[in-house]
Amino acid sequence: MQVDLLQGTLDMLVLKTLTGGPMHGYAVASWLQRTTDDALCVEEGSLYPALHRMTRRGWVKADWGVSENNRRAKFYTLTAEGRRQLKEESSSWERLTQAVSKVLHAQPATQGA
Amino acid sequence: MQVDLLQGTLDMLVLKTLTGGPMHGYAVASWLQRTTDDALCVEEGSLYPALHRMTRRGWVKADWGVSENNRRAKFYTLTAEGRRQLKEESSSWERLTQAVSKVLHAQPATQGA
DNA sequence: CGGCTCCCCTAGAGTGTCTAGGGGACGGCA
DNA sequence: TGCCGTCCCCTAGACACTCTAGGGGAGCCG
Repeated sequence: MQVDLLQGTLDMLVLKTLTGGPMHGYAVASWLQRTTDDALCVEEGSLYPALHRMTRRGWVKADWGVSENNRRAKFYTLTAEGRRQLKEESSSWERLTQAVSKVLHAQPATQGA
Repeated sequence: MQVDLLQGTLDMLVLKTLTGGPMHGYAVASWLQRTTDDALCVEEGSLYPALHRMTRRGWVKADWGVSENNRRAKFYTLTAEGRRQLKEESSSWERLTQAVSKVLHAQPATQGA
């Protein structure tokens, strides 16, 4: 097994994707992959559980509909709570990456206390 | 449970810390916490398993010794393989964060292909 | 009709982190 | 001397998330 994604990041990415309006799962995955120039490959086995998780938590709302290709599809819409969650996760992500960056660029000299 | 750390990041941080020379576990945790201005709190329950994991994988080498405070301590030294691993994880981290950044700053318009 | 793409779903394995403990031993202070 | 705080090590079990590897159904096109 190889982790292609930092764990805990997927929710944030999906929520962000949905800020552009309702979308079905397949489209979310495609959009993410396209947007990151294939750097991120969201597996369906990760995406759908994530979508369901977020539905349960009230971050998104799901409705059956019909896709652009005239196919049965479930559209997910961001809720107010989802928006809040996104904001929170984003700032948390920011904090973390900055902290990691500090470490990566530091000079861990021989205990220069 | 709250994930304070992105999963998979800890190894990289510890490896980076050890580039400054051999260090014992407690010191690694302190250094990380200090370097990130308390943004990162490395729990012992995560650190020691990580250290052992990395020892098994040959990324670090462990030797008993005596600390600055005259206490029994296990010093970890970075191996050549550990150095390689660090390089790999760093670039992987770089790729991931850039991809996430792209998503976070994108405008997921209503399918503006 | 067959096959491709779209679109949905799940069980199970695997990995890693955290919680919540349990020590031992040195040093300083009463 | 005895106690306590800090330093330093360790582990089991719970938990969350991702991935692998499957299994569909349905529209569209040759």
